[in-house]
Amino acid sequence: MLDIKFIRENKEVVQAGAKKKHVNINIDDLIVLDDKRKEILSSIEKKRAEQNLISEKIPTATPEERQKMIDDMKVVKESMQKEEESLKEIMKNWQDAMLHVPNIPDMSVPDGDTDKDNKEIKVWGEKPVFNFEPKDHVELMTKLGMVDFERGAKVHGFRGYFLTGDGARLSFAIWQYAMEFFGDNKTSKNFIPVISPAIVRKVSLYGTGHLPGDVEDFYMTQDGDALAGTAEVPLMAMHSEEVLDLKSLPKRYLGFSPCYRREAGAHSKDVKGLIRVHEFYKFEQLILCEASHEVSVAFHEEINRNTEEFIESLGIPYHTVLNCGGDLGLGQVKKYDVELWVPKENTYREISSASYFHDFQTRRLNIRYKDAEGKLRYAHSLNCTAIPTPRILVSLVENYQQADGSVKLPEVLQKYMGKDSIK
RNA sequence: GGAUAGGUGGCUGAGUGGUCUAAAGCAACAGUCUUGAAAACUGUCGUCCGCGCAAGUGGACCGUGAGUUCGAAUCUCACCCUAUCCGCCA
Repeated sequence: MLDIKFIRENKEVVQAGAKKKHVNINIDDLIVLDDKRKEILSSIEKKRAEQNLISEKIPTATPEERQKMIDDMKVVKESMQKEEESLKEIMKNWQDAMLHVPNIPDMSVPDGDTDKDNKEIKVWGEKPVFNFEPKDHVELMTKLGMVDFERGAKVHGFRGYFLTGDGARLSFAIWQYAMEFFGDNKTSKNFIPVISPAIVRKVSLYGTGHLPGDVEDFYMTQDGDALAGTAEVPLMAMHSEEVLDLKSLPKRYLGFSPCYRREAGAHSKDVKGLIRVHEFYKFEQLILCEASHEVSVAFHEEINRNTEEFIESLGIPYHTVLNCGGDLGLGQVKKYDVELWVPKENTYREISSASYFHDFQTRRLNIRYKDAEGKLRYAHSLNCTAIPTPRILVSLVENYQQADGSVKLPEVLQKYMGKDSIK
């Protein structure tokens, strides 16, 4: 959510930002609506002031005066009720429009429509060269008894999977390593680990900017709650309606949670394997910091770099892209995706998104802090995937596969697995 | 799922229809006193929106939303949440 005052004063910038994000919205219409809102509100407030004034006098008035005042106020009340009706209607439209105004993308965000237009800004690692015909992760993992898609489909249905044996062990190894890498307070990363709820109320999804949008993307419970697709949602909602202590900022959280995605619009995409599943686990970095663009930018670079470092320590080739305007979410100012090399597909696949939001989310969630002057301000928020499982397994096994169908293990994971390869 | 009690400012807590703008205490901040601190005393002390260069001024907010009334923290209805007990349960 943007500040209506800011929108009014910078309508060209806001309109241009929406255009860059390929969001269809007319800011002029919103401002006309806001004019109407202000006009009626001011009229109601004047009437209410009159009502308050007379109401004070009624108890001490003589019986005749009193009756006259009450009669007068009946008239005021009636006209006020009419105005309140139309205000209610206007406010409904106003709030809906406000929720659809996107945050303004950063100057450095390239133009473009889809992820095809994202700009590669970094390439790391040597792509493996195989002197044999490499297998894809489905075949590799199935043969090694790491995954069972057939029974996954039997039990869960489309996109269902079991991680079995070393598939499960490797997942735990990655989780343990990630905990040590990000969540150990003896390292520089120093995030506070949090196991967060995946069941959230819808208001939390509005808060993060996932709604309004396609409700079809979420699994809903019979109580009207949603299953979150990322720990970003509960972690952001955790401090909603709070005034934080300046000294407690920045808040650095490492969320761990199951993630649920219906993938409603993706039925023909990635139908095989572990790339696109309905249910997975993810470590997520999330930061709440003071309201400063420079501070946000610095943390944004940091959390993205953290993920890059983690991937580098696993020795998997990757590149980082700067997302184009059309590939940004409603609230995002700027986003980097880290994508890992998938040899058999001969392409990079996204495993991480780092974005910052300025006060877009915190304004919706009402997360504030008192600055050094004692003034209340909305905090800034950022988040970045730390590591998603099982998607990470795809690149891991394909890049580390050997001619005999075994998979070598990255050195950093060997101590958790108690061996150096999966056979 | 059942029963009971509740939701008032940063916290505790009074307030059941009109005598102004929600009592009091605690905490916080500033000052006086003090070598310094504590104590004591004095003062300040909510958020959001509108108008105004400003001093200021108008409105809203007592869990949320609706209703009754000239007037609602107070009455009515619905919902949400919390606590305790019972039931069920990994």
